[in-house]
Amino acid sequence: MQQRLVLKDLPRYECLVEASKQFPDLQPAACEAFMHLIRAGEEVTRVMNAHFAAHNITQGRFLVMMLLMEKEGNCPRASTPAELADLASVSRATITGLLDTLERDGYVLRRPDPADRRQMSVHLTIKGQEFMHGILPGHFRLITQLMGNLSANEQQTLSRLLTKVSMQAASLAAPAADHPAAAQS
Amino acid sequence: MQQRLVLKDLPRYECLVEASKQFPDLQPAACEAFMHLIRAGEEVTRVMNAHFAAHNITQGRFLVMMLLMEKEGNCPRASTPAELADLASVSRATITGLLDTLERDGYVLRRPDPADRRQMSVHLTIKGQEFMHGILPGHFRLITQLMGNLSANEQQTLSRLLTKVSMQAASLAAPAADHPAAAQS
DNA sequence: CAATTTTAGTAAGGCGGCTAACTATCAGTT
DNA sequence: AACTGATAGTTAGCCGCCTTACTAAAATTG
Repeated sequence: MQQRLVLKDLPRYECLVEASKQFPDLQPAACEAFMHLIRAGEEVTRVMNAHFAAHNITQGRFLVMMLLMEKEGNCPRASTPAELADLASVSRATITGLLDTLERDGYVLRRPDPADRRQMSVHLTIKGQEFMHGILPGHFRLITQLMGNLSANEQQTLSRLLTKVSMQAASLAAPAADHPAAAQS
Repeated sequence: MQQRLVLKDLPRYECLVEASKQFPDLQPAACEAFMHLIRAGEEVTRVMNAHFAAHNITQGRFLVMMLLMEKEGNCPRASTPAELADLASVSRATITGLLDTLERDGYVLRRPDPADRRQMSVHLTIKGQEFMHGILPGHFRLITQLMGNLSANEQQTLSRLLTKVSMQAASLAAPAADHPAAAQS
């Protein structure tokens, strides 16, 4: 399963203060929060990936199947490769590869759309649905365990702070017109 | 640059409440915090990766060079492939590949260790050092911008909460003796 | 001192992402 | 109706991670 390099031990705050003398744009508290985010994100991802590996699935395939699954309420849902690519923020080529292996393994089925022959409809097979029902209880239990060191208040605070970070990241990723400073790098 | 699938729009809280009726171990607040963590981590990573791509480097190579770089204070530092693998939490084979391309591009140099012929010493070249000094100001500036939507207090709160999440993830990833429940999945 | 175990680094092959380019199809325009 | 532009999905090749297995070297054991 593909991991990313992540620091095992983060630099101490004193290191960041020291480095900020040489790099005036380095704010130690911001940098520390950033490194914690990257590391926590990677460590949590690795725990989840170990669970996926135990079920012989990858995180990408799991998310595709999750998006294809029928769910109560107005949850994110897709039924074409283009929709999957859009909702999962990856390229259509990536989705083709994931659907190739999911179809090979019998979890999904692709069918040409008679109304628009450019498109394919994608559905979970019975096998795929049963697989999801088998993995989801443990999946959600693991998430609860992962976040279990935080109180409910802390979980909500974390969500709120991370929403702010996501919004900022999205705006920095937006076209240069929104952020001339970003374009200058 | 390799990205991971990440939900463009997270399910609303009501979806999680609905799903928790079917999956009793699903705690909506925990699940929401988890999804925010995964998404914020991926979005922030993508912004950083765009910066790396603009400098024709990848996040993995950058971290390797960062670990090789001489720094003031007691910052994480490595000088052999095994140390790099350990501090970056990846396999030694992965580090070999990264050093292969870094050496090809003239950023690092590997030399056999005369005292222990199993080992290689790895150093940044002058070109590697200059590259790092060229990229680091913009790197730290971008981190400051990414976290710039948060007050200093919020940055510290985020660090504290993520530290708790990391500790929990690390303990869940530990051998089964520490967590019989984890071993049961 | 010899045998065994451990460590270090690499090679090979696989997987899952990317980009670029392609074909086929549909939508819009003239 | 023909042409042009946009959309959908796929293919090919590349890159960066993995695991497994290997060789070489050092450490440990008896």
